[in-house]
Amino acid sequence: MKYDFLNIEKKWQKFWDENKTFKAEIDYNKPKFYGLVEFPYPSGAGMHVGHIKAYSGLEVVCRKKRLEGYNVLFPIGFDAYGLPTENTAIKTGVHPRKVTDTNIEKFTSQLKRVGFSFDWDRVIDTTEEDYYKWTQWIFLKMFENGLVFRDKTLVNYCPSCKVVLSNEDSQGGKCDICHTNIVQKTKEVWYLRITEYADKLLDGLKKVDYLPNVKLQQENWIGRSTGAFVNFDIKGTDDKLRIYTTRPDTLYGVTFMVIAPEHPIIEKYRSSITNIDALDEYKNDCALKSEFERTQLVKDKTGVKIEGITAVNPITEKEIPIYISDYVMMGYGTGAIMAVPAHDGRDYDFAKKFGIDIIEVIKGGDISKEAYTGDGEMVNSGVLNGISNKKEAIEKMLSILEEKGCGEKGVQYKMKDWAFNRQRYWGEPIPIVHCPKCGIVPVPYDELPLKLPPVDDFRPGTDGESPLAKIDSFVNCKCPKCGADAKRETDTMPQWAGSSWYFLRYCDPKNENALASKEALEYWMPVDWYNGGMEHVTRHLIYSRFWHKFLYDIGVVPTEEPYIKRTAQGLVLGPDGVKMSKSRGNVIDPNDVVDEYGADVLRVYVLFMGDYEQAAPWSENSMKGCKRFLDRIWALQDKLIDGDEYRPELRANMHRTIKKVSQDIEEMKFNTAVAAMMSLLNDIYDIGTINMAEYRDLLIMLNPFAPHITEELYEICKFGGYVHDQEWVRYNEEFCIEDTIEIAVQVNGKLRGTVKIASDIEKDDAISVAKSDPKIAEFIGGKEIVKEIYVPKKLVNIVVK
RNA sequence: GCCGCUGUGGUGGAAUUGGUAGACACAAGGGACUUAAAAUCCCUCGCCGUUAAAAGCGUACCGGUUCGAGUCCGGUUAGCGGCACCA
Repeated sequence: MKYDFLNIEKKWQKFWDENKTFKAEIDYNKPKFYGLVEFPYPSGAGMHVGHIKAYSGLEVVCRKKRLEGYNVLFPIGFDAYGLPTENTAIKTGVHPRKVTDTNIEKFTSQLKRVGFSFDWDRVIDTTEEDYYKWTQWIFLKMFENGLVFRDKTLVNYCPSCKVVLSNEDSQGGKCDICHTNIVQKTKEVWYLRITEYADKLLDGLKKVDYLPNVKLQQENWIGRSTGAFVNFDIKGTDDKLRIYTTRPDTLYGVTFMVIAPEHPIIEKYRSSITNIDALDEYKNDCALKSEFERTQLVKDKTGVKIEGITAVNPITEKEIPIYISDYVMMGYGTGAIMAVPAHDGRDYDFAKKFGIDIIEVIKGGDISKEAYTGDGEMVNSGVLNGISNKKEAIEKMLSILEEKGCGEKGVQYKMKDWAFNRQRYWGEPIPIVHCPKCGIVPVPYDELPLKLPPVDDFRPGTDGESPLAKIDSFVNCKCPKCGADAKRETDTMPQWAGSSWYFLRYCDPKNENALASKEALEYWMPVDWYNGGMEHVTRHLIYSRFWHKFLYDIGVVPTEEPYIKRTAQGLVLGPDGVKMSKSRGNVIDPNDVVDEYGADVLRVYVLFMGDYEQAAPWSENSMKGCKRFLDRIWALQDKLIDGDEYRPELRANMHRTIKKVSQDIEEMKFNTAVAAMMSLLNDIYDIGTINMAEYRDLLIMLNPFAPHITEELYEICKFGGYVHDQEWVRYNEEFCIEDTIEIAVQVNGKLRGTVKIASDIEKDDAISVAKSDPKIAEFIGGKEIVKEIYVPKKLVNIVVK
């Protein structure tokens, strides 16, 4: 019989759909498994083979868990708010609502064509009112708890998208959406106080099972450092210049100070500064520099000395000059530093350029050539002299500072508060009212959702205003507190808002009274296994952990961490080994593959193509190998014979394969799981026949990878029932081992032959069998045996002299 | 610059705690079937040797530990990823 994959796949997809085969049960007594994949952003381009790979991993895990008797939640949804859709809408003139609906429809049909076992009754769309109602609700809870604030500071701004971006969205100085170089602008924006959770986000990493580099990237992003705040007197005033340093032990080496161009001290002492024009000019120059220019000029330090005010080193009581330079940022620490040129590369470059003294306080380097940043004995440092333990020196200095009252221990983070508003239409409206009398007033909970008004003109305003600002009926409202005429906030939330809690909604997606019921959350949370891309580690993954931890703190969710385990799939590269992109023309469309080879081949191939976590290039030839594999599985039905237990010649092989496949799936080693089944299949072909028991179990084992063909064969062979209703195959360790095995025999560590022995043989017997092998006898003949090593079931090594 | 990861055939990649390097697959070559092609089936396939063997060499490079190293340690080199004037 021909393997008509197109009709077979259609048939089973229809069956699963109509029977809701993969619906998660609402039976809170069964053991649960919550497998989560990152829900897609429904772009116009449709699904990418990368999506297929990303979902196929947990798809296999979840199908196996179902066969093992777990109540499995494997949901899918759409993260549909955000700039790409809005930009498409602006370009094409089609309303973002329509664009979104079309794209979701497209994605849904594509996902179904691959046969993913999602629970289609729990689909969520972040742009639906009954979903974003709760996004707004969480925002208001954060507001209520002091985690939302407005501030006028320097912000990242994308001139192309015309929006303010968070730090996370402007990594590398480029806009996350359009990759345009971002600029710094002073603007009043909304912030979420994520830095409040910096320590909790760090500590939580110790308790979860994430890939090591996922943890590391988050740790680096949060960037916790410990050090000290030190106050330097501004000479002749009562004012202090406060700095942050991680090296208070080098205070004796401070020869100047540097403040950021935007530092407020300049304004305060305008009248005492004699070169204020030069400072203003420098400040303006800096403001004009793009992020790109600033990073390109790392080596070339610029700055201006402030004439008219100086600082006093609190330890040496020496008077030192103050400079302004853009190598000090207003956004980190206090916007001012103490410069120790002998032991900091940047300070060194600056001092060299401006001819400032360089005082060595740590021995070990040659400060006439470069800054020495290593450890060593303290010198020129008063009471610290002679100490060579850095920790000890820091502790000692800290106690001196505290005693003198001019400094104390401090902690800083690289992570910044989350700039949370976007001047765009296609997002969740921020539920805030600006009242002339009461100020900032939250929209009452019972008025949620605050609906996004359906408008025709959704283009951003020319002056950086949100499109919502043009809609009088939306903007004008009454103050919820005092009833006076007031105006609504017109900015919307960033793209990452809706995805920061979606995994909670899946637990109870239709709930009208809460984001999810307590019972549902108690049962399903935390997510047992979450797979997604590395690109989300310092964005979505950190944001969602933050929201979750907040919800835990206010008693809404039952667990501190949202995800127990986090893994990441590697990219699918183009056939040319380069990242797929439209402009390179190396994009593979999964639809074409499904048409030509079938969904099962596509699924098996994306898992077989290499280490799941590594990037691998697409290879159509290699995929043909997977097609051959499934063709041969199909053809086995003609080699089928009776038999209700494994035949002796295949028994060990069957048990070993079941063991390997079972373990590999848990360890995400899908490629070797498939290889093990291919290997078993080769052995079956060597034997020439397969019996009912063997075929049945092979189909169950293969089912998570290739569900359509296995369902069909299970039915054709009349095993009874459906393969998706069976129990996962079991192995018996005892049967995995053959009675006689081949082991390696080495002489002086070099392989000289192999011998067949009984697998339970004793050491002495194994060695004597090895020695009696003629080849081995030749190698050891006439030599003194120094040592004999026997590794059970592996090898014998005879050491001779 | 800092932090992290990775170097295995022509290719993608396998190799429990150190224990037969190259599983599985692709490509290539040869053969069978066929009028022919596709499909399918069989054989070869790290390098060097050889009629065939044997021996020798081989997991980026150099060195070390060990009976034994792709695996552990030190150094070098190349590539990838993250952050990037973070005080």
